[in-house]
Amino acid sequence: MTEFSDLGLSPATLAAVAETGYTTATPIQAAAIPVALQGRDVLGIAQTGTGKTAAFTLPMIDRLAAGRARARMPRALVIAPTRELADQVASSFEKYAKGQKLTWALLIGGVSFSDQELKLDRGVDVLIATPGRLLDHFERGKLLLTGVQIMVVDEADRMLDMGFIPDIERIFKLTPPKRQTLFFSATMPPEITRLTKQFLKDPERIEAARPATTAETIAQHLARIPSADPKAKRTALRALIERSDINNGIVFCNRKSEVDIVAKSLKKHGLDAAPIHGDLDQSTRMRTLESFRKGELKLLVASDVAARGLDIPAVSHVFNYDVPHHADDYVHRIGRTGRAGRTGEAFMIVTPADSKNLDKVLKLIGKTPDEVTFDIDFSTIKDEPRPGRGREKGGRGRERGVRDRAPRGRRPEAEAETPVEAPVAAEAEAPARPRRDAKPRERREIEPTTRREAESRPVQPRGERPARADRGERRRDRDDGDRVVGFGGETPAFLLRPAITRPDDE
DNA sequence: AAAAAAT
Repeated sequence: MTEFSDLGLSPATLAAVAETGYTTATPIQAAAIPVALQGRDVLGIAQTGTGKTAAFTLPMIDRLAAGRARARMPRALVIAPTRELADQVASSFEKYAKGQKLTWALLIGGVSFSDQELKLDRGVDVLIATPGRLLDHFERGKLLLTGVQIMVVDEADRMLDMGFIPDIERIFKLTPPKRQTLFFSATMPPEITRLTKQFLKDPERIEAARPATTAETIAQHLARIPSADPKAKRTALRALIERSDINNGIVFCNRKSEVDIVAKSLKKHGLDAAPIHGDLDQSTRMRTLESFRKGELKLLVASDVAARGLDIPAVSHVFNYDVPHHADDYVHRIGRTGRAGRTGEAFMIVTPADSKNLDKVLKLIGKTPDEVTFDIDFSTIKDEPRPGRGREKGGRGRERGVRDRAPRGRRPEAEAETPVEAPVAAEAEAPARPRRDAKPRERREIEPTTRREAESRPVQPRGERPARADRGERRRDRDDGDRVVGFGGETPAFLLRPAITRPDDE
């Protein structure tokens, strides 16, 4: 057992660690922290739940303690694949850098640029970002990465899954080669190995044992039902939930639309559930996650946005409403429970249509989970075909609020036909679709003009100009002068601020 | 097949 105090961390950082109540370092922390403190590169092969966030946050804080940030030139950069993960790293940083003079900014999509820009202008020591928004800021000239001394890549294999590798390569190339790199991945597929060979210098390879294998701490169950009908599945899900002694649980669905429908259905049946997936706006995602973490929300209905990496302590149950498309996802999903030595239960609803994917899961986990039996006659449960389809053609006036079909009494639990699905679909679509009476032409003019303005400023290092900047250059031929169009006389301050002079221009 | 991430 290694104590944090044995790792060479500064007294200030140790004090912050002590305040969180931790005294013993996890194996990856014990191995990585001394190496990272020396300034060496680290290749950490570790899953979530092994304590890897602190393994890179703590030494980073100590190494940055001497020195100050300059405007738009961060000294350290952490890249994470999802917004939630980035946010999690930020809270960890906030916790451990407490009382020290380090500043940080979270650069993720889905939230306004202005706060982020303000922080960048003032100068931050550490940037914690998702790749897209980071590069967006860079292209807008709000950011120079030439001062980066430490770069952290978290969950690299997931970035690969999400198609971020070109972005990561580009970010690597924007930072100085003499930087320190801390690179983490749960697995090492060839693409990732190539990346580490290209961008890490003589890294110390640290492999953390997989957190207790699924078999040991998670009781796995299969709930086979004879029908793939959504309504039958929802009924089965409720039965599983109701028979379990749940502290808190996550319900995983394969589709975002299904997440909405299932969450709505559970709520309708009096269960404390809320949806989370990538189509929900960022503040909702964060709020939902926060209340789930605090224990205020009992059931989180989620897409695979929540399958990996999210640090949600002590989830007692995981329900797979769908068999995941990839067997790997199953392992990640149920890994949300049974963490840190606690026991957990995982259930998966399986229909005849899932046999192929189920086989892959069973093969991967190498064991046969217990089978759950139901006291339900599924043959009587069937979703009515979506009402409204045929009617809409006829008259447009009756689609909302008018139900021309009486509820049928024959079913014990009236899971109404329309209310569950139709309103959900309507809500989900509404914000995304521009209103018919809006003026799309005007909107189109505003965007490219401001962008062009931002992009045409001489801030991009040569040779690293992105495809979009190329477009910007071409448009510049048409010369709009310096006029900024689309803000009605008011030009936002950030567009008028002087461009950054690069060090090699001086 | 689906989800995630920049707008």
